[in-house]
Amino acid sequence: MDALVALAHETRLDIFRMLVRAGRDGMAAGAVADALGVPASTLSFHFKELKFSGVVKCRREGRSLIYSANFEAMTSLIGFLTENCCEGEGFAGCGPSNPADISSRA
Amino acid sequence: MDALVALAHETRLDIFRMLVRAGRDGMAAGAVADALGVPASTLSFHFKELKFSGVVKCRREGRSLIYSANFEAMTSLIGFLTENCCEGEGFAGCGPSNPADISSRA
DNA sequence: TCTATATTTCGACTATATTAGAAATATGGA
DNA sequence: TCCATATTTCTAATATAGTCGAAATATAGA
Repeated sequence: MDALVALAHETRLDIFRMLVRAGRDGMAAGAVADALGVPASTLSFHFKELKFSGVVKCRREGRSLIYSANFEAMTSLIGFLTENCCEGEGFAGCGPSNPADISSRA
Repeated sequence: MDALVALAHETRLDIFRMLVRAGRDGMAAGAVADALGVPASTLSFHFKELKFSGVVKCRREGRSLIYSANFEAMTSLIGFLTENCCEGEGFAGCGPSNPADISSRA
């Protein structure tokens, strides 16, 4: 639920997407700020939300704080949504248990 | 994104869950209101959001409006999140398609 | 048509989220 | 130690979202 709220915001979703693309290495807060053209303090506010909800992690490297996407939180969010989608009898067999269905539908 | 915003609210998520459980038949707006103890006008506001974002559908049956979960919107939301989780090189092969990778990566 | 039921829309209010400048904190290097 | 860089926290303002009573709309049946 926290993860859902965290990602349900344009800027935060942009941040998250950027971090996903950056992969394991992540990105410094300032680099994200530059890339998105968002003031540092605003960005920091959003990082806090993302970190609190668990969808990103953060490590220090010298003067920089490096943020990166937390893959596991994402997986459990998707699992959460899948459960909420599938527990009704009417929808038996839905969801990403069969990943081929996802890509073909999208 | 709209679906994400729609579901990122306690009451709306409760409504959605209830509708998922109700299956294809759905539930009348009033029945949901009674079950959740939420005033009709408040509920109507949330139904509007859910309907706009596509995660629920609505049909009239006599005097009642019957809401039901929209399975396909849910699938495409999960697909959307899966894409946003997997497009980075660092996370190749991630997501619920191959859960074994999750634990081994940590 | 009149009345009851089901739900939405309106309107005013409250609550929460977001924004961004300025000041504070943390780190690294001269 | 002093300075520059990187980022956060603070603070105050604005913006957006949520709430719910009352009035409006839609439908069914007598």
